[in-house]
Amino acid sequence: MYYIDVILPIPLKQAFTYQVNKDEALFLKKGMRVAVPFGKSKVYTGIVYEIYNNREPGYETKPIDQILDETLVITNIQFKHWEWIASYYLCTLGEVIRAALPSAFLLESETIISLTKKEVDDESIFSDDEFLVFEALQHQSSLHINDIRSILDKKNVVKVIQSLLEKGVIEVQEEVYDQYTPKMKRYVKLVSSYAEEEKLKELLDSLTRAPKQREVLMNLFVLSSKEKNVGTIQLQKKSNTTASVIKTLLDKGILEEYYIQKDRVVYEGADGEAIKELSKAQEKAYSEIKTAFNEQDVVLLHGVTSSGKTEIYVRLIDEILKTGKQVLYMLPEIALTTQLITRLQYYFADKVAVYHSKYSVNERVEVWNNVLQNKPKAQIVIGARSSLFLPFSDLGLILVDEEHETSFKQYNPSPRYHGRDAALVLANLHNAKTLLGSATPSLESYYNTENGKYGLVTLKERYGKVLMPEIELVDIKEAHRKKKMKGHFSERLLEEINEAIKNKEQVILFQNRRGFSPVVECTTCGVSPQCPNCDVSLTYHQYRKEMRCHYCGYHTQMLAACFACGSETLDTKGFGTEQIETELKTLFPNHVVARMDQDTTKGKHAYGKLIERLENEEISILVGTQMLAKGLDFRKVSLVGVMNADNLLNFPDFRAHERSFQLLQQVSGRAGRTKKRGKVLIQTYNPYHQILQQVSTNDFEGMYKQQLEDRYQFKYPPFYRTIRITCRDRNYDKMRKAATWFASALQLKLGENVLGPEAPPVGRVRNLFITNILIKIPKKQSISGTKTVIEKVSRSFAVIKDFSSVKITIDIDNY
DNA sequence: AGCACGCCGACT
DNA sequence: GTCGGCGTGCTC
Repeated sequence: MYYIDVILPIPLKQAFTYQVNKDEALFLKKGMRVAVPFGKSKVYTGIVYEIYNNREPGYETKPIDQILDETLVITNIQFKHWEWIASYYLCTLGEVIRAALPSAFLLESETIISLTKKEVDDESIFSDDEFLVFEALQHQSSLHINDIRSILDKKNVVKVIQSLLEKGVIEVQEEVYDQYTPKMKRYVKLVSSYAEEEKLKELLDSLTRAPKQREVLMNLFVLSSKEKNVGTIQLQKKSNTTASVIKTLLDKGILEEYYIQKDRVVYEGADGEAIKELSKAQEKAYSEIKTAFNEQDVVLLHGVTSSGKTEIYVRLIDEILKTGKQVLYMLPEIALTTQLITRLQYYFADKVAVYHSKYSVNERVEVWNNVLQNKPKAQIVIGARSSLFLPFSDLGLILVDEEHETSFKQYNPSPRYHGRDAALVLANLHNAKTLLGSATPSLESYYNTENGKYGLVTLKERYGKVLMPEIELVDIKEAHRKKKMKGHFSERLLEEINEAIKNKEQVILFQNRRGFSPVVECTTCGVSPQCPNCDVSLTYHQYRKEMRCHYCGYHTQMLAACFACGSETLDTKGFGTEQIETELKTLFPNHVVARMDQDTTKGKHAYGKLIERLENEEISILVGTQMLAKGLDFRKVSLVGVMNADNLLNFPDFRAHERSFQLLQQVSGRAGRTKKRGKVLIQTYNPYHQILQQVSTNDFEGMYKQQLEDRYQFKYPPFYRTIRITCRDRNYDKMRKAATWFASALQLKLGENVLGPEAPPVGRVRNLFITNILIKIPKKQSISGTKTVIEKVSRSFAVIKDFSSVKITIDIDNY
């Protein structure tokens, strides 16, 4: 008997053993997919992990359902990489697989219900619901569970199905289906019997009274002289006719149709263009990178905003491609990359593939297969962090652009991995080089260049020698005192906005909060409406006249009167993007004002449309959140205004200052990207704040030194590593007890480096109470040893009955 | 993670 | 009296 160990895409540590026959055992390889029965009725897709015949498992085994692959879909390097992720981030291999494989590779099982007999002697044996199902099955041979749910209009239909089963009227089976469907394109051609000239002439003559059909045929001849295959739609358009005319020709047996499988992901632009000459500064940086790569595997490119980092990347990519190796270009958020994709396609045409979670399942499978087979059309992959799970066969270079971005870190669901860090490991497995790029590197990466782990290349000059924008801090404390503010606008800011729009230039305003106003407060009794599920105040959103919770999505109509005291004195405190937009519309009624935040970019194309409108200069003033800071390249923006820098700086996180610096620098970078020097105005209550001073003088090094000292002092990265353990439960006391138990168990081994449990700023989300335990790991302490301690404590914790409902999450490098 | 089994409150 | 809530335990 042969056995295989299978990894299932579920958060369970163990592999599961199934039996296979000899042929199957010889055919299967580690990394192939199999469909296996699991539990009472489920079928899962599992990944073969080990094949053997000498070991008898000490338990009953089931046979596998079927083999799903003919060839490997997962490479050995991928397995190694995934195992590293699982062990480093303390999660199961199953969880990594779930995150890594496109969902189309993970088959779903569905229960199918069908009738065993068409007629029943006595229909009175049925209850009403049962009869409805029975009747529905008379018309349709089989139904899914979900169909029955909608027929009966209720959620719990198991009872009905069970009862019908007992009566022997129906049977159920699990159907596994492949989610991937190749895209087929329909083509038409002339039936071969008309190939001879004579027959053809006859045919055309017979169609004199059907001019439309004749026209279609004539067009078909024209098109097929140019192309091998003529698509139905193409023909229809060219002949300016309807589908029915073509259908008639098909029905008459004059034309015949055929299908060809087509890639969904096609690039239809021109061929690649020659690569632009680099400027002197770029050229220098480029050769420095090359030199550094001789010594080191990782290089950090610190290039100020608008310094033309992309052109340098393009040169590097081009060089790698010539060696036949693959390139992975990672970005923090793919939604913001349309500009980049266009730019790369400009040079590399159809060699560029894009991969991210917003792609349809089918598109992702196609990219996966292209990468696996090292096809030319997937030599360069642009993607968000999930793209590092692709089956690269020969990776030569990984680019991690905007390296400092925190969105490279995944938090939910597990695996909680950092895209940049996992990329470094992947590059290492492929013996590839990694280039980290940023205008504002993270402290950790910069520190690594100082201690010699990474090479460092600096690019201080903007492309085209454009000057860095002039940054001015505007004291709004003073302005408030003198009552010189118009809403949230200082006189200075209004002055500059007026100036800019007078010159037909565009303005970007940055406000780090969405919604109209964060809190609603009754001015009579001071009460503000809270979310029923979370410990936060509801946020007022004007455009829908409702209050929303940003944590759980709860929303309710805006109240007319205070729910506590009944007074109609509800006021809004604080301000968000929406309110700024409203104020702008009154201040500049003759100019187009637009807003960019999560609310206005929800739809699939909403974001792109906004960008397009901005590029076409349909918008004069754009208000937005963080989103604005990332990688957008606008030519006509001369002024950037930051509405309030203080709420950034006062964020309760050890990186608040670093992040404020990064964000303000990035936002400033949007100003004046062409000849004219841009201007940035930062409104603040505290213009003497060190970070703001450093931002205004562009002093990255000063900020770095200062922050590093603070980090050392307060035992934070890069000097200490941190791990955060979170306990969540509906019951506050239980959660509290569990967290205390967990923390003290850790303290026994790790001592004073265990902090907490401490409640986070928002102590309850979706009706779950939360506390955090923070573990700090000094440089000299082994990380893997620390993790062993955590795993041990977790295991002891898991067997305590009282705590069984408490959810524990472990977040390694929670920054 | 699902999913079934098993024990206690609000309804016909 | 039942329906349905979710605590508990198991999955090769």
